Amino acid sequence: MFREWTNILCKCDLFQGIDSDSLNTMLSCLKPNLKQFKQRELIAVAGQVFVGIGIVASGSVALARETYSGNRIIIDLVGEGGIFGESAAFSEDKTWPVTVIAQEDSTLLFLPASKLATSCSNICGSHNRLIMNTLGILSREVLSLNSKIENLAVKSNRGKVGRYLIETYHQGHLAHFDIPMKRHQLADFLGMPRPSLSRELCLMRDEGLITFRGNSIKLEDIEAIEKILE
Amino acid sequence: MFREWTNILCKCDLFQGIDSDSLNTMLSCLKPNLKQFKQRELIAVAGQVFVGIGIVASGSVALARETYSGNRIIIDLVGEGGIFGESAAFSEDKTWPVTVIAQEDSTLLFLPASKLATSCSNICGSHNRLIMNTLGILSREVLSLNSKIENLAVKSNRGKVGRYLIETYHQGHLAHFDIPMKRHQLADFLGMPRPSLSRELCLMRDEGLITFRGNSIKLEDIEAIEKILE
DNA sequence: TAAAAGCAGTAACATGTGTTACCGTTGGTG
DNA sequence: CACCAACGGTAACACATGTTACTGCTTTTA
Repeated sequence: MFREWTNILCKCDLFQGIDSDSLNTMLSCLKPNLKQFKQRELIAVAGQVFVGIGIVASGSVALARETYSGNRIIIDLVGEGGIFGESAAFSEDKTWPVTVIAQEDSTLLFLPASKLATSCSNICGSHNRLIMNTLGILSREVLSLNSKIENLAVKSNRGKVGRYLIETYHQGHLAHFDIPMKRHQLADFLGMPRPSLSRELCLMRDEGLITFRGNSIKLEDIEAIEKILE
Repeated sequence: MFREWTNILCKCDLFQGIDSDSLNTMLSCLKPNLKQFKQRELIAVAGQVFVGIGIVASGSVALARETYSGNRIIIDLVGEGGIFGESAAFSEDKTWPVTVIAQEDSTLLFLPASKLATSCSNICGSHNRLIMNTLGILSREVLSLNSKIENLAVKSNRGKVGRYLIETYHQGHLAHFDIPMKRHQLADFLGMPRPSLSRELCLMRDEGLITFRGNSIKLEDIEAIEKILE
């Protein structure tokens, strides 16, 4: 019944270490919900009733928060094999903690939270493994959020931009890379207005720290950029 | 052996739903490490090797992060029965994600991470419950961090202060309450310089929104404060 | 009790940053 | 082709905020 998805789900952190057969058994036990979404369609809105953990079978989604003033801050991008809503599944408050938007046309699987929380009575030995996987995922998420807090704690715009550049650089070990977002998205991500981002990028370019064309950016003086972050 | 602590540990989220006897059996299995700390003593430093989940048996500790510029931002305060380091216990990177400082003279128990991650072979039936408790704790932590991110995402100082006041108000349902921190700590907590915090508090006082004396503060016009957050 | 240290309010000042508006470029569409 | 929307760079300006320094008050310590 879910055979067509098992090869994608196998790559998913949630099902790490569970073989294809066990996975199939589990799925018929967990009874996931299959749903399609168009680009930019709202998948869930923060505060609405929570249905279950979402798994991105195809496409990608963005997790965002809305500030009181209506600004939308992108928390994270989730691609194929990624999951979202795992934090709501095991807490008392059964509402979506974030707003979820389809970045492109996407296919999603929803695992009912109730099925995950209770150890099931069926022959489903991998359930324990699923729980331990979830522990790891949540732990990593906590750490990642801590790092995000470090990001937001940076006060100056130059610091924010510099930090983003250096972190991206360290991920790929390449001084020349593409920014996977539009300017206004990056601005949201860094928590600043778009013109301010542009201004800062151009200043850094004028000072010889970077060069850029469109989304393609090159770090010209990495040491100098790192010096900003001290 | 750990009898003297069971009444405190029972209140701890980690051991919720585990009776005193089972708890004692578990403790002799988990072999926690008992340590004493003086006020302001460093308990752990971000990046150092992680030993295990910490439980506050008496006293209280502060969790903090250091920015590049050396500023210390208080993430959270953990009191008696509270735990810290739970996120590091189940992730690959075995280092402290935060810096921990004793707020006052404190007694701490450390549960070795390795003992938690592996299901133990002893007669320790409550271990499963322990795992599920941890899931709940981590979930709540993720949600709380998300809320913290919402806090930091607020740009204006007035917004930060207003938000803090309203949230504290909603927790206790009292318009008159005490701030459990010194000014410079609250300033750190809200991510702004201390003089700016003072300035904002005084402005809000002059505008009739609040009155305060020392750490005792009273919300005089709650609606007006909430209007700030829109 | 006096000295020292910590704490909090205040003021003056420079500046980083949000705001707004405008313009050129690009790419899709009738 | 012409129009329109989306995107991104630029500039001017006001103002919120960081910075610094000084003050008086309280608490600690010798």
